[in-house]
Amino acid sequence: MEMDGEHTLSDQVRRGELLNRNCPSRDVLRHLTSRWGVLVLIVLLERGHRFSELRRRIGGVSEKMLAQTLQALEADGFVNRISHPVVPPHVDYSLTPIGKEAALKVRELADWIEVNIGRIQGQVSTKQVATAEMSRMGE
Amino acid sequence: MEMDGEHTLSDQVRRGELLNRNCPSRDVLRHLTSRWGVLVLIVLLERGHRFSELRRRIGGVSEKMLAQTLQALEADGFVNRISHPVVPPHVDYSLTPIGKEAALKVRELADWIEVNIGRIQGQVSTKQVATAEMSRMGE
DNA sequence: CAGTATCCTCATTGATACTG
DNA sequence: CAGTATCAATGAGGATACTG
Repeated sequence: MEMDGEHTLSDQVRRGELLNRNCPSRDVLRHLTSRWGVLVLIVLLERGHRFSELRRRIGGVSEKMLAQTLQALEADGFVNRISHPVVPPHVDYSLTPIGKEAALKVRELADWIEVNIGRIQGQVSTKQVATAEMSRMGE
Repeated sequence: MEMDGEHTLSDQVRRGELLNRNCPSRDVLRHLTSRWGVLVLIVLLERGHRFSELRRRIGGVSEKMLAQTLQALEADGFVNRISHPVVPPHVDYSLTPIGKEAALKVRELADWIEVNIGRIQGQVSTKQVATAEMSRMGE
């Protein structure tokens, strides 16, 4: 696959399509950032998994939601579904090349959160004090 | 602020807290990847905005959802809310330092999608063919 | 202007049961 | 095993009206 390096359109490509009500990218974004989609991508980035493996690894996901999430990701071309015609049934899910690219971006965000969760939760809600007395606090 | 470079815990930090049903990071993740949260972060990364400015820039968001989204991001410490006590009311929203870090990750994902949306949508769903005749493909 | 409050609708989610 | 079907509950989301 080609390595174009970092595709950031921060340069000159007009951003803001996403801000448009009917931007098709919004749908893809929602799939990639969906509650279970994020976790599926991260797990599949590690290696291919079977349905029940995914179900066990991703705590709290129901069969229905997992199936639904996988279908959406498959429809977008991010996930490959390989069904082995044996008994009992055996289905493997893995990332497509483009899915791998997307998953890496998603994992970067997830990793950032896990690394910084302490910093995030350690913050004091400056909400009340900010409006009440924001003049005297040393910080 | 410190530049630890890229915080990827891909190294040795145990990943998978997120896979745990009760991981607190999941909540933060959901706020950052929420439908309107993503767009708010991207817009605020550009510069601070007033409530109605955000409302106008983010197509399709309702007052209620925007307010709700901003409150969640503020509670997590990602967004600063500065209320100027004047008439008519004037409130500015901006990113906190930690919010800026998070927003950058979110924007990277969003940018990737916008750049690759053509590649994504141009794909043919290999769904049917995969199950139909996967025996003869070199694999 | 910047919200909050209320009501309402529909999508998402989850438990359970069932099927190929 | 890998789902689908069904039903019930929760939550997201939107329209409108109202307030400081």
